[in-house]
Amino acid sequence: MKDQELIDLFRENGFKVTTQRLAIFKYIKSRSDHPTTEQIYEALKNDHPTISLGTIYKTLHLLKELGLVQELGFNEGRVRFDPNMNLHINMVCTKCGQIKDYKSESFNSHWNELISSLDFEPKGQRIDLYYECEKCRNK
Amino acid sequence: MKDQELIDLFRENGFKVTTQRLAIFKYIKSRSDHPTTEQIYEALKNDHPTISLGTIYKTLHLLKELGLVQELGFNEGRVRFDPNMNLHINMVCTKCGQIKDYKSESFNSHWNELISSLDFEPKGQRIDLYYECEKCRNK
DNA sequence: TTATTTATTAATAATGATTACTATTATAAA
DNA sequence: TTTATAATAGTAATCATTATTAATAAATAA
Repeated sequence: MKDQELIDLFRENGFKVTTQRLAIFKYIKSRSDHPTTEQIYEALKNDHPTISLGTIYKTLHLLKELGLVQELGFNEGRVRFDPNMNLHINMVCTKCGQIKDYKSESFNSHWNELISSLDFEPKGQRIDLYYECEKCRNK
Repeated sequence: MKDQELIDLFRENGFKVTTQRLAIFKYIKSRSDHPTTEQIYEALKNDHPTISLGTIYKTLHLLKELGLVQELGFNEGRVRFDPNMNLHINMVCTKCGQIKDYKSESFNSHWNELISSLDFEPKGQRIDLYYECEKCRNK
């Protein structure tokens, strides 16, 4: 998604365009590990010295309303926001909690078959696979 | 799982058998909606007037260690414990947050195929499907 | 069966993520 | 520009979860 598209989307929905909103969206889009709010805050602090955690939370919920991110609760006592709205797998390390996206064509075709075999039509999905990441395996 | 099996499992692992532990496990096993800690507390208060939230948390984590439940974070800012360790889908209502288990044979066979097409072997999975539950649809 | 040891519980305080509140500031419309 | 209003920053409040500790109950040994 281009900057201009996001700007238009904000305006169409009656929301103001602010540098904070653009920066937050751009940052999480650049990552595939679904950073926590704290991590987003740390990452943006340099370029935006006055940004606050409250703004980050508010913006992420706004992006969720607009359908640009998905909110995912993990059992680490906090929530992360996933900007990947396409079908994909969240690979979660059971040792360190690290998360990364995984995507494969064969998975998608299997999944679509699987969904059509159900007796209702889901609006979306969340798929986590648990494994032990390389770092933890080498310890 | 029978009471005696659970009792043996506690003892084998060096944990004491307490009425609280048995009651908590029995209660979540009896439900398919993964009650919150607060709900478990409310449900057990009558029969166990002095039970505390701390004990419920501790017990649930113990059951997790023993592989009897799975901890699932949801984006309602809290965690739930799922006693269904078999392959299944968590159906999550996007309106009210209600959760219920869904199981189908055809899903399982599709899923197994899907897993074997991946280039790694996951240790477990979590599958949520989003939909609008009947109650919310009729509003 | 009773005494002893030790884990567990209950109650409360502490922590940490998230939300609420409000004066100030920045955006967008006139 | 000026004006109206939404958004931000900073802080306080809230809520889920964890830590702490004295009292209690379960398991072991006598």
